[in-house]
Amino acid sequence: MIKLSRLADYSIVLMTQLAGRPSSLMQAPDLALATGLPVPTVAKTLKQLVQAGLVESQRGARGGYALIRDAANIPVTEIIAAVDGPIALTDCTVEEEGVCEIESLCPTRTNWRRINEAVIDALRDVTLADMTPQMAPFVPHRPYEPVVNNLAGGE
Amino acid sequence: MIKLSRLADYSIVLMTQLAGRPSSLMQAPDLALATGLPVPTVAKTLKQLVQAGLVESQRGARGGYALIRDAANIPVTEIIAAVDGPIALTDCTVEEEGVCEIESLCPTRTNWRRINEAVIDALRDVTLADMTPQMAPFVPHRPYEPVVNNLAGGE
DNA sequence: ATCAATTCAGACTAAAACAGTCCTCTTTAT
DNA sequence: ATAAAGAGGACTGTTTTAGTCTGAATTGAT
Repeated sequence: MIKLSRLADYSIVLMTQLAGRPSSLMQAPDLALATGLPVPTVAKTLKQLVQAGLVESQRGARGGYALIRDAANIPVTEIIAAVDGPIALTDCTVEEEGVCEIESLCPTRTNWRRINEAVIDALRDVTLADMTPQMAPFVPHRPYEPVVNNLAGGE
Repeated sequence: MIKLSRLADYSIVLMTQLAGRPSSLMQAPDLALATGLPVPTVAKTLKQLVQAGLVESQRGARGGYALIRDAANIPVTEIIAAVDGPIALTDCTVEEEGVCEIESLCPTRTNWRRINEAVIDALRDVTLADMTPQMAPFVPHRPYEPVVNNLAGGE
């Protein structure tokens, strides 16, 4: 399936939300409300985005999160890499030589590199701004407290 | 990490072996020997490739496996799909509408489709023949019986 | 200065996906 | 008839991933 991890998917959604309100700080509960994701998961994801340097955080009372760069300057690859690690279809595209045990039997290493590059190129052309069309009209700023978990929880 | 499953990786290696000897049948133990993979794993992988219509099998004594099509006509996407299922970065690129719970909050569905297409295109241009440079000089045809498991087993 | 609100950091648990193995049945050449 | 090979499926153990929780640090407001 080669799929993105769910957290990586969430991170795109969260970044999209932040991109929609470039000037203001958004708090974790707000983002959870806006996206329908559970609060702890939102917090966890934001944490990784902060560490990756994509999002800045303001601690303390009335804190929150905001994008550091403009959405048009954030390739989705960077968001994915922040949560899932480097984009690599196989280990041999990322590791140093010598770690692959069947290296001598595997004539395809350089080809994998090539394929990997192609995938990364395909993704690099898409920025967060591309993923953020016309944003949702508004985001409720903690209008009521309950966490709306059932939006994302079902199967 | 967005990585390929290990089985998908194996399947490429095995197909590469088969591509190197287009005229003859290769048996599972031979392929295991040639690749350094355990025999049961090889058998399991081949099974899937047969079901996908990429490999033909000859049952009974002196049976074995061979490619059906020419290596140049087999895109790696097809091999991967045979083992890992369809290539899709997110569920929304593969499922029908309505299954995504946050669909109404997710303005990125069409963009995911676009990204997905780009990735598939990047992969589709690479065929098995591209992954099979000059093949290994020979494959021992069951010269001695022990399974050389330690080639692939290490860490 | 104190308090409340908020992020930060990391540990922990539960669930799902995956890899790998084994057993039995069917098919085919000798 | 027998032996050799693949087919099919069940099963187990491991790894990865998702998600939750607790406590500490930071900051604005009073």
